[in-house]
Amino acid sequence: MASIKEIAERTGLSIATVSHVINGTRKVSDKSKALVMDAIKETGYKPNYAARMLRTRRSDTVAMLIPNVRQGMPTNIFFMDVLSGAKDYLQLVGFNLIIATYSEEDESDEGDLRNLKVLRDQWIDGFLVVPNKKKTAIVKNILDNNNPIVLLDRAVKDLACPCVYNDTIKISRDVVDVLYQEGRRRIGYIGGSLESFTGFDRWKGYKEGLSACGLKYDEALVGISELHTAANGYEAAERLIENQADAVYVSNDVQAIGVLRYLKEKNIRVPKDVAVIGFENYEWMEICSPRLTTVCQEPYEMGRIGAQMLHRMLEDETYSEKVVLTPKIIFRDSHRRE
Amino acid sequence: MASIKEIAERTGLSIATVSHVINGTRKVSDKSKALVMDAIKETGYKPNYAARMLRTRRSDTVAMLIPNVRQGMPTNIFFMDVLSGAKDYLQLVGFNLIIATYSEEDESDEGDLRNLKVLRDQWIDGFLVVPNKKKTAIVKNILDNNNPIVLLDRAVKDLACPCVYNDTIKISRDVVDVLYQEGRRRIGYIGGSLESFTGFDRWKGYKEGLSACGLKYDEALVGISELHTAANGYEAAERLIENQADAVYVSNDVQAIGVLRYLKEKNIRVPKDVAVIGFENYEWMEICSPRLTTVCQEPYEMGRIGAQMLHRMLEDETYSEKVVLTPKIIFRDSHRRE
DNA sequence: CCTCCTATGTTAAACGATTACACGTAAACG
DNA sequence: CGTTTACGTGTAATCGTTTAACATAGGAGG
Repeated sequence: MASIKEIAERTGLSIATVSHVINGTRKVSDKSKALVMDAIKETGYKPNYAARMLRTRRSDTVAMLIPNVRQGMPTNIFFMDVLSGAKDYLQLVGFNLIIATYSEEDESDEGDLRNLKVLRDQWIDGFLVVPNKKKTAIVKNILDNNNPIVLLDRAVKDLACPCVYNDTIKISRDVVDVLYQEGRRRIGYIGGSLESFTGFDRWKGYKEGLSACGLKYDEALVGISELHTAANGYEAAERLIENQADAVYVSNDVQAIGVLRYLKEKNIRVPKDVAVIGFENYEWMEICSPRLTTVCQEPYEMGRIGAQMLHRMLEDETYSEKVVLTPKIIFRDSHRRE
Repeated sequence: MASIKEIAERTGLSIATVSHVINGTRKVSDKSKALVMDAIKETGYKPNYAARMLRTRRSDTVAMLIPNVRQGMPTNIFFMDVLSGAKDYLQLVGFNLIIATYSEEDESDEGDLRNLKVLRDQWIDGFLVVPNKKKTAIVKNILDNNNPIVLLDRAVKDLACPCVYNDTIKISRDVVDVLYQEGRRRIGYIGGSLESFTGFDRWKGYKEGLSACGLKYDEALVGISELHTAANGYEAAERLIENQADAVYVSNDVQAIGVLRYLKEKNIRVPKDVAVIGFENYEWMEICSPRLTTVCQEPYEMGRIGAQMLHRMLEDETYSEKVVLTPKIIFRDSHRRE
């Protein structure tokens, strides 16, 4: 493997000049430039990443930290798209992207931090983190070492730190409003744990939406379960329907599957008898008849924008911003009164 | 940021001794060891990754290259699980994982290779690659620079190179056999492009399965489409059914959705009239009634094993192996004759 | 007492880049 | 003609490790 020294010797120039040609950091005569270029081509020289990193203290590498979700979960589509967005941007501007996860369950922050090599060795230029309600210590740890960081998907309260997230509360309010406009008055909610950032906000938006419409919050129309499973959705639907719900906002894919199965089994017509609005990771809702109206986020954009922000922070220390994305409601057939 | 020099000064020992304590590369007296440990704790010293890398020429970093699939695709669940498996293993043994993609479409290998920073800068210890039928140049490029590499999901013909992949052909044969045993004689196939490794093998296995059962291959019972969409599946199903198929092997999730919708719309009973066996990324097939019998791969295992192999190759130059995983058929209700 | 070994340390040379500082020449300016 | 100014280039220090080679001291064996 050729080194810069070898190029210098071949061309009869100094190491410094070669370096400047490579990085464009100083004016070099066209003649010398051509000389260097030729030598590089001949030798197949590539600058040594480690050496450059040692000198410049920059690795051009960014790490993305995400919670370690269960295998085969649709949530993974979401994270994969976030990852894709970040990766595409970073690849474009010549940065590397390292991926690491922390376990959602493991309560011991200490243990986790020790295991995250990427946090231990201090050589990452910046972090993209999908935080977790229980584990904000990771975020704080990164901030303490004053590493640049951008939070994805979820803002952490009390932490003034750049982030890009969905306005989940607003969109949930909108969902309720849509159902209200269609004449529904017993609007139920089915969703996951309130311990998670997203779960909590979806529920909160639902609640706020109700009061904005002048409806009152009724426990009997709300089904919260720790796990997102179709079976959970099924059971929750059963209870809500027994309590005369005429609309359901299901705040995640998997539970929606259960809800739909229940309604189909009981021959409850959608949307005539009950309106349903879901939350989607993938357009698989097209399987259902009628096609399900859903809230749609833009994970790819989120990743891309987050990476862009981080990149900008690396150039300009003072830059900081909070970007709010607004999910959209994809109007299909399951919410309209006929 | 403290350096090893500072630790040496604090403890009154030499840099070398400190280094040996840190790496356990030589016997050091317990007293000195304790001294160093204390100093490290006090100063919060972390070895400089770049410096170490420059000396040792190892980065403890592995890159995973995958094709750049469309957003929101269920294929992403598959890749995400592969990624997870690799990441979990690598995280465990103290390696970093970099992720990069190459575009499936872009024909110009040259352009792509130039864009892959991770290939350009030669500092990655090894590569995990999900290859592509059209773009084997990437794999060759890595091999030419004699970098360790493990192929995932797909073996590349004519390339003696360690890999871990699914025995797709065998499982496809088994699927046909299962349907045959249930008394089906007009077994159809619906799947994606034959240009892709996996698409081709699934189809090939189907064909081999037929002849093993003494059935003959009939174009009228085969629907191949470039894109995996539900609409495609729907159309293909229509044609197969018109040609009196009594069983369908659908070799991907998305098209299966279309197939099921078609059958439901036409009131064709599954499995009484037509048996269906699918190929699954996620157990979402539980939405369907009856629950769909599917082929199930183990992407997480694939990633984990691949990473393990690569890790071993880094320790032992001579190690090389091909690992074949066998997907399983998850027997549910859509294939049985009643 | 000499030699040799073991156990522990130290010295100093890499590794391959970046970059502050300095130098020489020639043209431009007053 | 002396002094700037501009341009192109070179010298050498530095980043923070690893590690081969060398040093030293104490004890065992003869």
